[in-house]
Amino acid sequence: MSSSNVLRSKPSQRDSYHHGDLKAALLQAAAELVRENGPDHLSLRTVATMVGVSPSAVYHYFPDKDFLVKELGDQIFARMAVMQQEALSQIPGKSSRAARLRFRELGRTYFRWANSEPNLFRLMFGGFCKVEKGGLHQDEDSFLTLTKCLDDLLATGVITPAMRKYGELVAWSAVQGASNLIIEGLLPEEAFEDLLDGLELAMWGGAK
Amino acid sequence: MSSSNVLRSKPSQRDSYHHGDLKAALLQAAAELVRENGPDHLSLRTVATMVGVSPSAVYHYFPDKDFLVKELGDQIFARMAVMQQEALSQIPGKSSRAARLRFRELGRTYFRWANSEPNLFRLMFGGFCKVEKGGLHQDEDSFLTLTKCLDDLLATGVITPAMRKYGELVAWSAVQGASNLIIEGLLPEEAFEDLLDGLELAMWGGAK
DNA sequence: GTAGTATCTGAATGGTGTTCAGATAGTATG
DNA sequence: CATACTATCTGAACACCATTCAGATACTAC
Repeated sequence: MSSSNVLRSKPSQRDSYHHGDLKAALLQAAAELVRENGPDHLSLRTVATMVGVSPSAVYHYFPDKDFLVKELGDQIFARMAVMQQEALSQIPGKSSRAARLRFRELGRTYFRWANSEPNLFRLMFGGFCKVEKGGLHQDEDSFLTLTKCLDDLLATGVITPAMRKYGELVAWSAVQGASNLIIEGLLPEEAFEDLLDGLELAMWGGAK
Repeated sequence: MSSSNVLRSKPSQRDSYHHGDLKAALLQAAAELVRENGPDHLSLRTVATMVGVSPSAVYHYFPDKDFLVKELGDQIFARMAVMQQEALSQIPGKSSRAARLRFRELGRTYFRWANSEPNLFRLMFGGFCKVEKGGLHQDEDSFLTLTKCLDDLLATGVITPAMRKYGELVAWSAVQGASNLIIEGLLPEEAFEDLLDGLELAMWGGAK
């Protein structure tokens, strides 16, 4: 088990005995560590050292390592949802063309996130942060952007009502699966644009 | 970090000093452990104890924990490929109906595996066993069954040549993504049949 | 300024991957 | 058969990990 020795030597000194906002600092350090080393290889001790605090201090804010990971997961999900909304707002307009562009950009943004931060993506979908109830995490936000996009595609006559019914499921699954397979090296990176081509072809007969 | 204490107490005695087939035994024990506790939480020491051997003995067969995990991953991929081929052979016939049934059963088999062995599925696609080259693992076997199935769908006129071009990509991605999202609790289990409905609707206009 | 409380420390426990010198047992050679 | 050789496995050690807990520290309210 090769320990990376990255970031291990940054015990950021703090001025006062009390940290101020230790919880947030711990989460940020943990995010950085996961980002670099992957969701496994996350070490509470290293996190504590990075923040400049003793390992025990962590337990004043999280009963457990799993709780820290869970909360970290929530933050990452939220960050991703923001990106999705930004991507959507970038392409205004009520035309069918605008709706189609939004759909594609939504998928692209999803993959761009996965591909640029594979370790964070693994944290989200690799069984590290358990989802409480049977539904949709608080990924509702991210899910809503897709729903809205599909509504537009239906309203502008791009997809049929029948297809609309399965829109979220098919699109989310395909984009999620392709992102997963690509970052794990089972599909080449270029495959994602092809996936989007294929998905659009399947859902409404292709480009236009 | 709650250690499960499952299987911890089975130091299977061996008769001779030499084990006989230690490597295979180690892999089998590791598979069992991953199956129960998840890919993280895999412990070489526990594996060694299960087999009835000292922790150091492992290093005579694997230079590293990661190598063990990698080899384990290969085995699991192979097991899955066998299931896929069995599922395909279960439904013979050259009709369009048979081809469509095969397609659906291929997806079902994929998901059934993921859902019945989520921890093994996580091992395969969670970044634990790094894939060497840029392509398709030795999942080629499993991939070939899909290719063959899509060829049949094209030959029997179920899908268009244009759609055929994206068949593997779209189908594999969608099934992989849905499986992933379901076992992580982001989608309900029932969603998978819906996904297949949606996928078929998208790819050739539905049940028919 | 004192009491009380939230925050953080230090040390200890038991588990982990990994290394390495040496013990053990099979195999080939005389 | 005895000896040398080699593959296989052990034991002890190291550094790191999560987690616990008694106690030290510093902020807050009275």
